Amino acid sequence: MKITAIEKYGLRCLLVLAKVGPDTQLSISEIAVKEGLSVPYTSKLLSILRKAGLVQAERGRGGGFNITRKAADITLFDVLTALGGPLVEPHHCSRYTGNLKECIHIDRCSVHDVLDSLADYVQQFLTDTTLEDILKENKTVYLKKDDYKLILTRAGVENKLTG
Amino acid sequence: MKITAIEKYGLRCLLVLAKVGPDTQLSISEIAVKEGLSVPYTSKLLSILRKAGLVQAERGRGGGFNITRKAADITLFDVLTALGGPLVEPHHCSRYTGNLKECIHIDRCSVHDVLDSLADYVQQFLTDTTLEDILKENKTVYLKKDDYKLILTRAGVENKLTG
DNA sequence: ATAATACTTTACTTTTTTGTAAGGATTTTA
DNA sequence: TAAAATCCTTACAAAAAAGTAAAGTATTAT
Repeated sequence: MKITAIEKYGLRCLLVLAKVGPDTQLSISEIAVKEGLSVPYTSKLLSILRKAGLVQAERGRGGGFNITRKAADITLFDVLTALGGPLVEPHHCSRYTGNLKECIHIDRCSVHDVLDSLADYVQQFLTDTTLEDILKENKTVYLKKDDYKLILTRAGVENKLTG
Repeated sequence: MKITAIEKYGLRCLLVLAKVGPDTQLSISEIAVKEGLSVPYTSKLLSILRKAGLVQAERGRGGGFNITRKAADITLFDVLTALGGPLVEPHHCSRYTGNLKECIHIDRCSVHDVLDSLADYVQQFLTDTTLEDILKENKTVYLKKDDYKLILTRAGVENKLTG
């Protein structure tokens, strides 16, 4: 489980466009220079972002790319999903079947369950974090399990929260 | 950002050993059959787990693998780190430098900052989840941001918690 | 001792991902 | 209408990851 190169570089390219806002266009080569990437590679990354609807392109002389929404309206989840797909494949158990036709745990897969929980958990962070947060270096504060237990106890709130 | 095949299959092999406990040995071929994997591949996965100290091997007739600690004492973080390394490379910015010698954002990299935060956040889930939790299908409940904000407000607790 | 069992290591092949190259299509400007 | 600028598409090359194969080493039972 790693952040891939395409995810990181793609995010960086999009942040360049987020910084200048939806009303400003930049060309591929401008973005490439800003990020220290090759023009063809930058082109590929922007193409992925365009197909996901995060940026728009205009061709011809004077053309370029602009971000389609403002930074506060794009989450890290939107970006990473566009660039790298979901953390857990939707049909994970039918894809990773080892040597067999079907996953040997197809009936009840505790591994798949826990990975799905992890994916949900990660998604919460990603959807809570917008490009604006990244540009402004806002850090979202998450509560550690022990902290909230303590607070709930102190506050006399019963600890029966849904996940 | 994806769970890799090695991470998933490696976890499954370790769970087989976790289920029978530290005092029971199973051979590679027994594990391979249980998980529907090839013997050589299973062998490779167990070798990785052994080098990480999560399982022990005994050679020769009657040999096999056993888990070194009981399920409650091994976390998902231990397992996934052994099989796939860290989510964010420690020297991420010096590795992903595009075409340049150094990352163009080396002085102050907001992307790296947010990815580090994500890694910390993920690590919390992974260290909170043990192999026993997976075997028993315990689900750890995490509080959503909006939920705890509401509770804190109701309880009159000031919302200044450290991450 | 020797054969059988079972792990270990190294190297190789296949597949996937990353990154590049080249020609094509579109728009603007003169 | 032609040239210049710019994005678009497809195919290819290189690198990394996944998975296999084969020969080696250690242990036990006979």
